Amino acid sequence: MNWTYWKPLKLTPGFDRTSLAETLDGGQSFRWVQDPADIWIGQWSDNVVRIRFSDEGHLEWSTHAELETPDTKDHLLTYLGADTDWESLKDELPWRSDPHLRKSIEAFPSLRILRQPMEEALLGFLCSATKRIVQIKQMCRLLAETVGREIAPGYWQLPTFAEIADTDPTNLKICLLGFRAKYIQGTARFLAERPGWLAETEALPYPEAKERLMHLPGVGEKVADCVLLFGAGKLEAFPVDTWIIQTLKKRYGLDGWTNRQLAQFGRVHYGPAAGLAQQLLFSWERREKSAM
DNA sequence: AGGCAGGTGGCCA
DNA sequence: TGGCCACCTGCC
Repeated sequence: MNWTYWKPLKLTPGFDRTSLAETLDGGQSFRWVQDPADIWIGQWSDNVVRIRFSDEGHLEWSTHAELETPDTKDHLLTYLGADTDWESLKDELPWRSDPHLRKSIEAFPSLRILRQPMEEALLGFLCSATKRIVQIKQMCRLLAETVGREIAPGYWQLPTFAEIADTDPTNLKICLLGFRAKYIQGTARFLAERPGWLAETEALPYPEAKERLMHLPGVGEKVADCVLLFGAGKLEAFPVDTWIIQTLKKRYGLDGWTNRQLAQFGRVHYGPAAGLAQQLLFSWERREKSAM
């Protein structure tokens, strides 16, 4: 394999190992794998990038040599949210008065929200309905290898919706999508007829963008919020999934509240960076459960 | 071995 | 609005 030399990657705040793993492989993106040497290998758009900690504990990156451009590092920094002040956002969360939030920040002190290509986030979360992360990753990998383009030996890019709209439906069948296939195909056909529709949606304020996304088949409130949070930098998006429902009911004593009420509680209690709070609590709750 | 899974859409009261 | 159910099928 032909990789560029390792180069330092400076981020503020710096990653600890746990937060890095949770950020890359905790259900925001489904395109990162960890090799036996604890090196993370990830893909988005036409990027193939590696991240590791050096022996001295410093974060380093390298890229597939055939795909390197002068902008690769900038693309990586953007993807990792380097243009966002995470320390300030974290500090603005109500952790001083909220022990659950405080514990999740202690567990994942440098967790970030990724800034993925919106189209890839949409595809990933269209796959996500009632599936575990490992299975969503499997579907994405199969979609890339079956419908996507091989951009370097052994590395396939996730298909665009235009490519999905053009592919034979039997190709989707072998990607283990189940009932999600008809949503993905429906969304692909809708978008194929409307070039620029997603980019326009990304540029809208959060409420309008969410309303628009929910016209797509297979996109309800939860998927729309995930796409806007992880694929458009809308940090006020607050995805209400089974985990956060469980957390809010159990930890905050909100048994009997409807999902709509829980969503409202989240927006009010956590504020403009509710999405960051959601991901912190999601990660914490998931780890607590797996430790039991 | 069989129930469950980062939901959505449709239908009923 | 709120609740219930079908939807596919690979994995733990």
